[in-house]
Amino acid sequence: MAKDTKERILTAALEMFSQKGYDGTNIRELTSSLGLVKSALYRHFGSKEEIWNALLDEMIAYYGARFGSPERLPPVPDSPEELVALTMGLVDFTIHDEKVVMTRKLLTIEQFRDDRARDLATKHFLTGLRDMFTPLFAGMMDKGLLRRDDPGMLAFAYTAPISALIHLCDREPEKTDEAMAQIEAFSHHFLETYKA
Amino acid sequence: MAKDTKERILTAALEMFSQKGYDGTNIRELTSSLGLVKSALYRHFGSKEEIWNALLDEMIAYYGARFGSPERLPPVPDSPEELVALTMGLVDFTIHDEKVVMTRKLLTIEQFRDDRARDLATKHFLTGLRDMFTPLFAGMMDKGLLRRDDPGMLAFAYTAPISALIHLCDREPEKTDEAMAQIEAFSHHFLETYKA
DNA sequence: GCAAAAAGTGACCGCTCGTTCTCCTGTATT
DNA sequence: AATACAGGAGAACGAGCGGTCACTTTTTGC
Repeated sequence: MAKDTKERILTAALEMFSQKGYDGTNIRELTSSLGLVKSALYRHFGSKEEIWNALLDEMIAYYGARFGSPERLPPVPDSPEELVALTMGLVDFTIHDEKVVMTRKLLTIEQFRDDRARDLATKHFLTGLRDMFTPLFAGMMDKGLLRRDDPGMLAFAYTAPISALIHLCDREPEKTDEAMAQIEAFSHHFLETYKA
Repeated sequence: MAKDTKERILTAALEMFSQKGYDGTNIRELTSSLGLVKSALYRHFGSKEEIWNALLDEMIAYYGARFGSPERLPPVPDSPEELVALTMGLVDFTIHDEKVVMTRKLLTIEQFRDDRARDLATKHFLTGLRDMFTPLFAGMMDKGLLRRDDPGMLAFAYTAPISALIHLCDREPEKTDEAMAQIEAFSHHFLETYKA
């Protein structure tokens, strides 16, 4: 219960910041949730803001490693059903993975207070998914699974509504099942609309 | 400089809360921006939280008056161009009206801290626009301007991407022109896709 | 024109915040 | 066994917070 304290602090900070915001979180509560006394925290971080910055570093690095690199792209689906399955798998992960949910909530809450959070928020909420699906849709057009169209526009039209429903799940978790069903229905509708 | 102090406090509170969040706002700064001393505020509101609740009451009432009633619906367009024009008019208003922008930012920031903010956020960000465009699209289908389809699904597919770009403008105002152009392009693409 | 009520002032209170300081303890190194 | 050191404990700090109070000024109603 010593060496990994720094990481445990970051984990607890992500949880508290995402629930109460940076300003709403206090060091006493944060450390006592780890069975520590507040002064012990200052052996690992120089200040509250240093925790915030370390957390952002981690989130940026995690996002880059997981979604940033082109080689991490999923394979181009061979059928419409495969795209639906791929979508639902991604959505299921992103909605149920605690760390990802907390990251999204934190970015939502703090996007107007910190420039780096702002930039990462735009990636998470808008450009990230779009840039991921653009080459996918281009590939599906090449395979004759989708009608010829602007792949970037299609990716935007596809991912933005899904992203809106993911936000709904963050906001009202009790509607998760309903939202998942809506996403699946939307995915089918989209494919029906744009089929070759 | 006396009777309207209560309203001036609410206006200043909306501005500060939307920028720094509820926790990040302090009464001294809020009142001094109005040329008052903090104790004067307590003639009008019993506590900081009472300001917050009054603000939410106002936002809920404003939303209900402006978007909540069915008779406030815009007329069904007579042509695709008219829908684009209607959309761009709405977007232009919602992006440039200071009070609306601040309300949206505030709801974004505080949606996880307050249940009423959470509910209003869902209306602002998801269901409100969708419910507004559903009868519009149904009407356009009746007029033969759109192919027969599920109007609610179309409204969702239309408004969610637009909403995502409105959020982008809130987050990165310097991208407003770009976002407006994207919305217009998306609107045209949507109409081309779903034309009868 | 005057009394009463409303609005504004400035000093002050208790509390909590982030942070610091000194001391203690367990562990690893030589 | 002695030493060094990292990690934690606990008291204390100054500052800033939301909120109160007694008092003065302004506005209002008769």
